[in-house]
Amino acid sequence: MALEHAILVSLLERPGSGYELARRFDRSIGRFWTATHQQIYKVLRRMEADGWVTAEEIGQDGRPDKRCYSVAAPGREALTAWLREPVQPETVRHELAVKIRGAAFDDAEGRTALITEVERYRADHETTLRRYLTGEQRDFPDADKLDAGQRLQHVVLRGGIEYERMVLAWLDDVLHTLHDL
Amino acid sequence: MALEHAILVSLLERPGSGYELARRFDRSIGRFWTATHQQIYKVLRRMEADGWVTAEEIGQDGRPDKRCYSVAAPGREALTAWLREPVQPETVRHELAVKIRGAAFDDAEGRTALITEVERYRADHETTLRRYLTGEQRDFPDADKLDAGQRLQHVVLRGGIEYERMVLAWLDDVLHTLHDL
DNA sequence: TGTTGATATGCAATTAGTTTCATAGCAGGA
DNA sequence: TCCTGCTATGAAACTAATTGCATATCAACA
Repeated sequence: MALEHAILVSLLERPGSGYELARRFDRSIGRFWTATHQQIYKVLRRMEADGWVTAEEIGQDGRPDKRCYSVAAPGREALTAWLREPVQPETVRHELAVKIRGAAFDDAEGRTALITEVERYRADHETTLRRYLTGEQRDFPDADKLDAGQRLQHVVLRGGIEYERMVLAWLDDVLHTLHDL
Repeated sequence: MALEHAILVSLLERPGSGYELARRFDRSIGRFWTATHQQIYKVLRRMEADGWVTAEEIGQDGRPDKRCYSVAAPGREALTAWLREPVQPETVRHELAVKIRGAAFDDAEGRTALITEVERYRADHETTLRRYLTGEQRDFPDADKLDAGQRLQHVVLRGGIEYERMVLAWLDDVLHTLHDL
């Protein structure tokens, strides 16, 4: 499992509550490791029980209380140990690719519906790309003045940007192929 | 779930045994939907119980017997229904991206180990790209003479090829970044 | 004759992840 | 005052997926 480790990295970059982590997983880090808030809360409790993180109850006014988590020494050791293990190949669940191949076994109506879905999917990825580019300008304006952590975050973001560009180009290819069928 | 549907597509393209499906999932379709042989056998049994597929026991000489699966009408209907559902966003479990951001919290030794892992990872992706390109030349030599199913398989393969090229370029970026740290 | 490797199938136990539901505070607008 | 929406946390039930076994046939080779 590696959700624990994704959480450790995120909390080392900046401590935060389960809710804040869930939002980060919806944005930056979640593009490489998806997780729902239910899953995050559950794992955080386990990590707390294992002594990997510590929680601090923070009362807020104008908002409900929150539990702010920080990484403890055993968590940091667990992360270091995990970092030295061999990298597992990425696992992908790319439903659209399966549906495109499946379109061979559907009729014209189904293919029209698929084209609409691909267009919606493309619009989503265009939004994601724009969000990445905005975030890049905001967080890494001057490439020379970055510390090690920021450079590593930046290179991962560049991977996300190139991924989105590649997907958009491929979806155009898919749309042409579906139209020419 | 969609493993059922990925199996349906693969079996419609060509009927086969669990073992053969597992090999296909290791190669073409598995790049978009990973699955182990245990998982595939289990799901095939359930699909058979649900009447989605039918099995035929085939005795072979020189080899153990096998159960060859074909898609039945209810399975095909289930596939069509699924094809018309909205496409879910792809879910990714990209361990390497997490480890790269995690490297900010490790020492020089850990970063050296990560560079070695990235190089190995890069070599794996180079192998995958070469296998895709070989497969493309073998299966789609003449782009004009393809039927609808082959064109759809081809466009998905092109996606895989572009993905691998993008990953290789990004990994070079990662290696430069790690060396310059 | 024994070992390796490919083919072929599966169970059992565990872990990971999704889905559904539930609660609660407070802000701002209709 | 009621409704929506954001913040904030979580339990419970279920489904999916992984991990670790286990078995068996047959070919090729030492």
